[in-house]
Amino acid sequence: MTSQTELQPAPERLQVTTLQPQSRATLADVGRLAGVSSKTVSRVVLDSGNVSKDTRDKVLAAARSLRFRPNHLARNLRHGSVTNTVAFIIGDLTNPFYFLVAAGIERELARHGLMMILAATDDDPASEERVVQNLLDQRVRALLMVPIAADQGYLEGERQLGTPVVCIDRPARNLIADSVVLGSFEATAEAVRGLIRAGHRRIAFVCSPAALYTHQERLRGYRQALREAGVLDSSPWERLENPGGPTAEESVRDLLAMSEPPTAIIAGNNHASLGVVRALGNHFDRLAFIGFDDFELADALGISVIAYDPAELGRRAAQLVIARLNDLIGPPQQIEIATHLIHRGSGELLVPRDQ
Amino acid sequence: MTSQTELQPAPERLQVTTLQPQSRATLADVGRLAGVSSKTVSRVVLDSGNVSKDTRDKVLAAARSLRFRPNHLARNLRHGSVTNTVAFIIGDLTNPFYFLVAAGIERELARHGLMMILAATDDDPASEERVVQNLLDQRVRALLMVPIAADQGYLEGERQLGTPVVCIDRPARNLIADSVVLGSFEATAEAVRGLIRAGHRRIAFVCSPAALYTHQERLRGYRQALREAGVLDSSPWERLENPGGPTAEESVRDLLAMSEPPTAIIAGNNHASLGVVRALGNHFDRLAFIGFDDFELADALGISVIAYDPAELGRRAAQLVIARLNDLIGPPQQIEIATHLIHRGSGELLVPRDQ
DNA sequence: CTGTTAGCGCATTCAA
DNA sequence: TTGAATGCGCTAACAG
Repeated sequence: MTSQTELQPAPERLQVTTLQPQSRATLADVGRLAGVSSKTVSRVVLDSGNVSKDTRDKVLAAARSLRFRPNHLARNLRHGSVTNTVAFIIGDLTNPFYFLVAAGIERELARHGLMMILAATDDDPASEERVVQNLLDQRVRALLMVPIAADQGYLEGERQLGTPVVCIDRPARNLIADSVVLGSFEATAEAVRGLIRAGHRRIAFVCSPAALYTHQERLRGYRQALREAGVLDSSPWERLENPGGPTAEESVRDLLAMSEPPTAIIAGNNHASLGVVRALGNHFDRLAFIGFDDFELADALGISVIAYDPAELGRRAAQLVIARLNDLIGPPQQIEIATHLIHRGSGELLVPRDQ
Repeated sequence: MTSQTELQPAPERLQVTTLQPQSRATLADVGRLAGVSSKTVSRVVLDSGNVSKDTRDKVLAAARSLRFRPNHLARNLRHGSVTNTVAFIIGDLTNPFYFLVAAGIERELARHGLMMILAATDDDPASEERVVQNLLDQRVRALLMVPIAADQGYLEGERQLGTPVVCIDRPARNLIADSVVLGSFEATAEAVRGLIRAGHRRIAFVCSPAALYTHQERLRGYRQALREAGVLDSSPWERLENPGGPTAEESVRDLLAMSEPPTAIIAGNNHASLGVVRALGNHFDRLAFIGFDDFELADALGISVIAYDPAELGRRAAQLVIARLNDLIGPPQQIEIATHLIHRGSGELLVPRDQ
């Protein structure tokens, strides 16, 4: 990649042929109509005092008749060129989980007069830096991101310029940044311990993609609980698939066909849970089942899950951004969102009699 | 509301105390270092020719060493003050349907160097205008919206200024604007006709909220098909609830408890479908069931649905925006997205023998 | 091939 | 209480 390419801004494929049949009124236009200077209009619009009631009324009348609207761009250019927007960068826009996170972010940002730009990397680690750079060129005020690239070190310069970066769901690598994550390790370990207390020993773990931080954490928790119970080798029941490999559904069918099939199963994320449901069909009593992430209809189907509020993830992350924007000082924070096990039946099944 | 309030921009609660420890390099900075004028740097950055290879290399080296990044804000201020952002305004951010639409929009916009700002009105018609005005003050380039207010006439002035407005899922009122909608009427009528051919006559329709354009269209289609079959009064089986009223699940339970219960049911949207599933429990063979909107696990549960691609809705809407941005001429368009009935079993149940 | 001038819309500094 | 000058970062239009 040449530095030329580095410098290229977002491809400006749209010509600015917006030949506006009419143009927007400016402070000067309003001032002309009201017979005052643009600065006086500015004072009225900003309500920054020192304007006589008389002038004020004249200006407001003129502003209304011209349909004047302040130009935030120009306003912000004046003080250091920032917008009122914060970016949220996700890998896969179609995952309902991130949508709920985005909803939490949007709500919190809106409370503080900030808007959310949603951007996607299409789960392509290589595109993360490009997307981020593009957003920074648009002068977003802060970055919220679910890191996907192996390394976020490229953001170090930006951080020094004062742009807050908050990572969601996974911590950043090679970058000092705040993050908001789940207690995946402990939550999974605790769920598995429950299964063990119910008598299970052959407990499977299904999840994909294997490489994700969260999935690795959950795998660690799963192994930890099994180790505590004396099960030292769980590898026969671990199915962490990679993109292109078998689906969760296929993995479960495969597990069920074993000569010594598992008596319980943990799904590492919502996607894997759906695979389990599909594989089990109507035979939910065939084995105990706990999924990580709540999902639509899990209640109706009686499926126990490790749940938490995705919107809370977003809300907390947005709060961190706002705190940083108001005061850059302070060490990076790592916030952990609480999870809790919802008992709906599937996770409470005991080991079948004949085992 | 005083005009003062009208003029107030988004509450600027954040102080710009971003005391940047270091500041961003500008064209002039790069020029100084490279020993050329800022205009020459601009030419290099824009790759607009007329720069000797020698100068070019010097400039690129300087730009890189200063970590120069072009300021799109200033650039755009120069040509009429617009950003590279397009707003998508939704009522309820947590509805997975709109999320998929948003994904389609984001993808299409990104292909053209535009970014998507996602904004929510929290299903409050009164907040629509405020949210829109705020976005316009930030100079978004176009508006994509799921209209919720009773009237979009307040956008007329903006339209004349050349800002494209594209409505999604429902047409605008009192405003000339493009729209992308579903063929709700015909799709529902056709689904009901199928049930009638299978012998059904007592067919219920469950949906909420009642007031929505799409839901009214679907109701019309439902009634039309019944009328064709000689069922002139379907009111006993129509359950269009309003916010605060019974849930879809409750409506279905109520229907099932009738002395002459329906033998088939149409759910007017994905939310109503979930209610039906919950109410039916495991007794999916109790009546025929077709839902409008596909939903997660509908395949696993064997539920027939009227399906379409939500991302396609977004994609087409974004394409309209881009077309308008490039050429404002042409009459408003109304695009209809195709729907198709997916047969999964639940919609193919015949009328029970004893009826 | 390169530089100068000017101005986008606004708000800060300083004067009146 | 009001206004004039200035500059934010960038790029058209016009020199040279």
